[in-house]
Amino acid sequence: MVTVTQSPRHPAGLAQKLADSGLRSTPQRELVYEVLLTKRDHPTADEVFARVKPELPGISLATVYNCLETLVQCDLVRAVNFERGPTRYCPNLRPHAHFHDELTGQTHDVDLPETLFAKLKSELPPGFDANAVEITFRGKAKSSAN
Amino acid sequence: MVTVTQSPRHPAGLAQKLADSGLRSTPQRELVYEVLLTKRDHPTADEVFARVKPELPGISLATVYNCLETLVQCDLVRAVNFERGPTRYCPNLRPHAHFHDELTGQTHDVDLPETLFAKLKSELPPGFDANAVEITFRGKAKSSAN
DNA sequence: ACGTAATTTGGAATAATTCTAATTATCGCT
DNA sequence: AGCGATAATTAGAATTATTCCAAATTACGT
Repeated sequence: MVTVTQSPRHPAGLAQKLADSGLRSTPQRELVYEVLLTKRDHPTADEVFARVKPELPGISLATVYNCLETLVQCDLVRAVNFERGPTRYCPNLRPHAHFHDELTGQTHDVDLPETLFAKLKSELPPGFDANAVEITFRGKAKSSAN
Repeated sequence: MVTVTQSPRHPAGLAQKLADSGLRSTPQRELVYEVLLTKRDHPTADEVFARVKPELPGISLATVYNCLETLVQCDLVRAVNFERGPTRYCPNLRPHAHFHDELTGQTHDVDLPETLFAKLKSELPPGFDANAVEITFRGKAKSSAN
């Protein structure tokens, strides 16, 4: 009898991408990745820790930091920093901008046309060669947008 | 005989802008602002502290933090945060982007056409109203660009 | 099963920033 | 010029976010 060995909750990508970097897939890494995928509200390491703890009570905060760093290294997750405060983590890998709502403090992903990112890079003075662009908006979002 | 009472190093704007917010102009605030204007390399609070200390040996780090915060509140200086690490300060008030050189770690100001900022805002989905956009490039800058 | 290397863990250490309470400076008024 | 009220500065303690470290655990290939 054959059983499914891979939890359907974890995109096949995880174990593979980790292996590509010579790293192992562990319950901690899987779970940290899963909570990021499940609630994409740009949580901090502390928040990830809180979400992961119930399911894996023995996990330590240090491990959460380690896992997040690992996922960032493997290009499965992006670390986001606007404004002083803890780093936040985002599993959205498409090029996108962030909208920071000044009222609620929430951060929303905003998809922008690929062409705009290209356009921005093309506006750089000669001698500047960008391989990444980060765009952050600040303002107010009407409740509808969530 | 008439003497100049305002140091030419301090833009007239400082005392005025502070007053506009009901705040006083102090030697500490003047000096902190001056070092930001003098060397526009996006220093951290610690670096500002180090630059200010020789001229005003009694100044405390807490005061540097206070002054920087005050200047930000008065719209004389912008606080900049990319990547985890200390907040950096920038006296350039024109709308501009930042280019973060991955080799040297230096940050350069990059002027972009006003229209681009407008364009970006116009690309936001309905319900999002941005009053500020921050753009950060990452990559390599040829030595010429400084 | 066994040895090796990767991973996790808890706690200590560090870095950045904020807070607090006491002192000092400044302003307006007389 | 002096006084009182308020603002600003100061030193150090406290807090927050993150990293470091050494020991214990786990997983992998043979």
